[in-house]
Amino acid sequence: MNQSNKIGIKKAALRLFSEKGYEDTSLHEIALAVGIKKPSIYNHFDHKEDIFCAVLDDLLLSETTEYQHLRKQMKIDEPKTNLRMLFDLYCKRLMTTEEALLWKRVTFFPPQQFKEMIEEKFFEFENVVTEILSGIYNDARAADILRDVDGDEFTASFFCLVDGIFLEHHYYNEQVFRQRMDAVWKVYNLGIFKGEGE
Amino acid sequence: MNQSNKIGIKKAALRLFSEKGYEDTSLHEIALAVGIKKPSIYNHFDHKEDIFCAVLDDLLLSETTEYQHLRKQMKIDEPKTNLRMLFDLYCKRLMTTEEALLWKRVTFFPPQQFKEMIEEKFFEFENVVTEILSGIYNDARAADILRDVDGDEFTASFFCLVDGIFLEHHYYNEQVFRQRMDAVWKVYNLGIFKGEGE
DNA sequence: CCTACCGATCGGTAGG
DNA sequence: CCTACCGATCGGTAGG
Repeated sequence: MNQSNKIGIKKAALRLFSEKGYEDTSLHEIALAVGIKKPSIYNHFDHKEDIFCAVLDDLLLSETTEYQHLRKQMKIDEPKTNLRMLFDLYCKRLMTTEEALLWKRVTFFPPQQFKEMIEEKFFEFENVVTEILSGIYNDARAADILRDVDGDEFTASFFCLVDGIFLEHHYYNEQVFRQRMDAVWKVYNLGIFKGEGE
Repeated sequence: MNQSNKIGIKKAALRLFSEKGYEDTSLHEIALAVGIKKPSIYNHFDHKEDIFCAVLDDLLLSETTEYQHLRKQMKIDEPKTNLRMLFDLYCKRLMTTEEALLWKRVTFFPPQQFKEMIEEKFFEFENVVTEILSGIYNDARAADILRDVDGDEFTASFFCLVDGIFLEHHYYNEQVFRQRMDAVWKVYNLGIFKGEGE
């Protein structure tokens, strides 16, 4: 019973689940990636489903930790900068981590047996980001730099922005994607914040 | 060789592929839904893959037809109304058609063997909508109702808007979704169009 | 940790 | 359009 193999199984499963989905990933493939035989997986997990749950638990912990860490770096008198930092962190993780890919896959098209569990985790994670956004909104409101937009509209439009960005990241090469990111961020800013002379 | 069964197979496949995905739908299930036995499917299609291609061809044809039809209803002197009509058509189809659900699924997580084909269709469909958007942009520019936003930024931000909406339609119930839709549309409008006094 | 194996299900075929 | 069947692969088990 080698604990490093247990970690290896989770690591391989994270990659394969994110690339191909849960149903389309076989235990044989996972075992192959780890360098063991399929039945040896059962030394560490009782069912394929248990691997999925373990991977998702790890994922949610690392994501929330990351965003909580960002929160501590924020300065109360710079809401515009804070919002951009949140946007950048989201985009960066989107483009570089397997975790973000798996997260979007399973929140979007959950394997049937995990639907409820995933939904719970989704709202848990959304609450973490929503709280950060609320803080930024209050700071921006106090500084009187916002247009006529309430807190819910502020939050909803941010989520829609990053959700749209996420989807588009699948389709365009990095150059086109960055152009899109800049264009979209510009319009979002024009919509949220007052202009110079206003 | 009953042609109505061929249509029935495509109809059942559209529903099942959209609900469960391509890999997770068996030919047995499709046959069951049509009321025939699995091998009889092979009277109409040589492979499971051919059913998928036929369903996707039908889908793209009906989508582009729908948007071309909208285009003809637009009035050159009402760019704001036209943009809203485009947004509404998009949202309506998203919430009511199996086609939109399947489209969402396969553009987001294409079955590996169809990846290229789906990408081609994605850009084909995007071009149809981009042309409509360009027309609206030119009309709005001529009417001098736009902020400092160029054609590419106008197009990119609209796509990001509907892509975000597209994704969020999955997470929320209809009531929350409609609230989000309104909030997001409001911020987008504030970003794109000049305010009253400007 | 392995080899050898299980029943169930998959896409697809033979033959009528 | 059907019944009967194919080899391959799935998640999982027995036994060492």
